[in-house]
Amino acid sequence: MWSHERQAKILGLLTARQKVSTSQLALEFDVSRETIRRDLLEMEERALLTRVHGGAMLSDHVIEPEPAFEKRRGHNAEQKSAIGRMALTLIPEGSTCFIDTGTTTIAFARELMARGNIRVITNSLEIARIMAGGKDCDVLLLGGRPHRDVPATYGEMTLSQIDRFLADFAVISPVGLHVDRGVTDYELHEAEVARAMMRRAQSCVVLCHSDKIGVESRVSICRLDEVDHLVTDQNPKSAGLSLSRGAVHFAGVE
Amino acid sequence: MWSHERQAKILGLLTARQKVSTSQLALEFDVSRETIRRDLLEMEERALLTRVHGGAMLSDHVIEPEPAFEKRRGHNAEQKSAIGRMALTLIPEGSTCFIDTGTTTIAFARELMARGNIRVITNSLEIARIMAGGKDCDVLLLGGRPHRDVPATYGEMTLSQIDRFLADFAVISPVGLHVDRGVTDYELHEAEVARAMMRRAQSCVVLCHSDKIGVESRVSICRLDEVDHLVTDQNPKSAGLSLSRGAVHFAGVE
DNA sequence: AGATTTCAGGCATAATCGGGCGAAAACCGC
DNA sequence: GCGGTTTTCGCCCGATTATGCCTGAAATCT
Repeated sequence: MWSHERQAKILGLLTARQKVSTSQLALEFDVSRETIRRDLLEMEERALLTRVHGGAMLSDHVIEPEPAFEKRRGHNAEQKSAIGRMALTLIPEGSTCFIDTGTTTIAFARELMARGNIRVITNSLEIARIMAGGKDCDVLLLGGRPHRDVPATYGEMTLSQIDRFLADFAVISPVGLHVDRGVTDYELHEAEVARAMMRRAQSCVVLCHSDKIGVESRVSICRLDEVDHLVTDQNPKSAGLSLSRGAVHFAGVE
Repeated sequence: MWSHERQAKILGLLTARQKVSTSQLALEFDVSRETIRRDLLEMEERALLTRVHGGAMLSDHVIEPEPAFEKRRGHNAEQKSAIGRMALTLIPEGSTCFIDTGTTTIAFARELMARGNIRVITNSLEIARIMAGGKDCDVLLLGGRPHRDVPATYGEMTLSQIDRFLADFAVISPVGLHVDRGVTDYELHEAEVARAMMRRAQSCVVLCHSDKIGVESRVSICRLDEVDHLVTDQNPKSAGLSLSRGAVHFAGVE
């Protein structure tokens, strides 16, 4: 791995994650922190990023906080990124994914975009927007009724379009995950999209922050044993959770 | 093995692997590193690759994506709003509109949303997002491939979905409007969506800032006489423009 | 304020580069 | 063929680069 190559990847990760930390990058690339700092220094000189204490951020990033959805986005951002990174190892390059709407799946999409070479079918406007620029990313945004609060499409048009595709994975991030109640969402529309994606995919990957484990929401998506992979951050509460059929992956977060 | 031959093979390996290392190549071709370096030097002079410490990589196009869309948005915001308000008078409440992508149509969508009671079918993520919250607004976002720079969907999926609907109006905002060359857009994808919308609508409304009058762009959408209503801001240049079949409306701007 | 993390610069090390030199091969005119 | 010239290539060695480690200074956290 050469410095130019590393710098290009750092740039990719930066656009994906908005910010990068020196020590995190040092771990990921298996080089010393000094090397990373030197890279960041060079890239700052080329005005590609802005160095800050502890790492770097996009130079021209304007943050305009918006309603509920935007608020949730910043919440547990670190863990969500870690979950996204962990999920990345489950999805081989070149495969086809349905991706559901959600702040966790957005973090996942950012990682996916940074890696490139993937086919994505999603109902999330945000994911479509993010991944549109990705290298070798074939993105399809599903049509339908845009939701009032969440940037995503729902409704029968969305569902019927999902049925026109087949994918390797359905990546969904529900509101709740409960041993008895299974996987749940807050709204019928959301749950229906998630269910349709699962139906048309070989394998079901659930991304889920540990907050949501043990939570039951209003509308059922599926039973727990219909989930093939669960990716979450380490959490004591989750110890009691197990999938009869699938595997649980923990994304360790400091 | 001659140097040309070797260089050709190096080029092949480079496109295959993205990067090549001096020592690796020296091993593969069973020559010294110096020889390889001389080859790489030559090839760099011919701009076939970029040498880096340890080897070479594909010529790097580190490009800074220009914020074209965001920049355009703020441009002539006042006039665009006025055009949007003017257009509002043409569209009765309760009617169904196709709305094309563009900064001018976004301004129009804002007005439409404020009034409410409208059915909208659009390929613009931005318009879908804006109008989703509107009172009595039935919005449908068309699926398809998200564009790299512009928040909108294009492609055959978008086109085939347009054909599933019929509307009263197609509201489009082209890049250029020229007496002889007619209505033009910059990209084929954009033009095709606009054309499809026109085909499935009773009436065609063109929103167009006076800047664009007299401009011809690359891809033709339609002839001028296929336009039913043109809404623009008052401008001396536009005096010469007339529609054989439709009406021209001026949105006076202070 | 004290503890911890991060930064910046100096130094060490290993890999790589660049240029000079000479040998071998290829080329060329006769 | 043959001698001279040109090209190609390998080896050597000082210079450069990339990276890691260390230490005191600065910033951040608690």
